[in-house]
Amino acid sequence: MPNLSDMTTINPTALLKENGLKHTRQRVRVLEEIALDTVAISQPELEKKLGKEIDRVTLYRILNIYQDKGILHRIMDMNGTANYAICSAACSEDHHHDDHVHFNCTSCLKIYCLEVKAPHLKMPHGFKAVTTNTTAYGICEKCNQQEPEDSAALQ
Amino acid sequence: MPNLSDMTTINPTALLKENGLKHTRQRVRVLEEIALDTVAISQPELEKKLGKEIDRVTLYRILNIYQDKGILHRIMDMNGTANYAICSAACSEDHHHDDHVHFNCTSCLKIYCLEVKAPHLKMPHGFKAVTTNTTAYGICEKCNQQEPEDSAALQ
DNA sequence: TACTAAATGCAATACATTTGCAAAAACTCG
DNA sequence: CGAGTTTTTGCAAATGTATTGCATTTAGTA
Repeated sequence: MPNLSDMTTINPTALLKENGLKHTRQRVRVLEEIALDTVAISQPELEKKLGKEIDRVTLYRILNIYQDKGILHRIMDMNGTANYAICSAACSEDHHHDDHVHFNCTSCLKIYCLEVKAPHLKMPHGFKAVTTNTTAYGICEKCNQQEPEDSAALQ
Repeated sequence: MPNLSDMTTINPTALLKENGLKHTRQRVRVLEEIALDTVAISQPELEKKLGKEIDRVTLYRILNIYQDKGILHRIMDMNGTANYAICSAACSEDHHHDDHVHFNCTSCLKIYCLEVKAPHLKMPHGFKAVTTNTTAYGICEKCNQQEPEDSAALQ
């Protein structure tokens, strides 16, 4: 059960209008579900939650359009599965400001968007970086609390 | 054709022995092919090159075992496909020192292992990072040279 | 309210990866 | 060196994630 303090307050209807997207039941539901938690949610998890209301293909299409518009950002986990989280207000179709650090818990597999800003990297001559993706792997706060005496058991 | 200076000199037979792995034709071929270039190679590319000599499933198994042993490291590209590169000598089964920056070219899709060391990140309270993965996306040296006057065409 | 364009659902397909199992190859010990 | 044991390989089938084509439905609008 998500902590209320984690809840990102968004207005799906307004967000859709701002981005020139039609208002549909499915699109609103996806936004509602993703906004429940700041922790990124994977496509399979979303499908598990919404699969009875929304067709799998529709879900993929909505997620893609949201990413294109800069509403969601996509983080690949270590298995190559897409995870999604609400973008900060600064994101737009033209440019994703997805420059914060992600934390991928190797125990519960959740992906957190940390407040830590990704450091600027100096590229070698000839390489022009446009965006940077920084993900730390380890044990998250919750998993550290749950098994303080036996955290080695899982790894 | 790979530049000779890119060629990582490894001894497949010795490497297998060091890691307690049986010496098979397939395992040697995979090491040879990956050592040809410092640029990471994707599973599909490897399969294209080796598919007539090695079964697809065997290739997957070899790549997994090499990653487990710390011989190769795996980098996920933006499509969630696995890419592999030779680990530095410091890597072992117990711990991957995969702390350099990767550069994923959005034009040719190649993944480079840069000499740039990934910066240390300060984690929030309760989060314990074990490894960090930093990938920069942009246009690589070669692609910048190839189309200096019209680099916007592909993106 | 009827029209038009866009979004949805369904079926089929593509692609990466894994699993089960029998056949083949690699170490090893007498 | 050759039989025996174990590991690895190849093939077939299955799983999981994501995309495409097309007919139907729905949203926004005139």
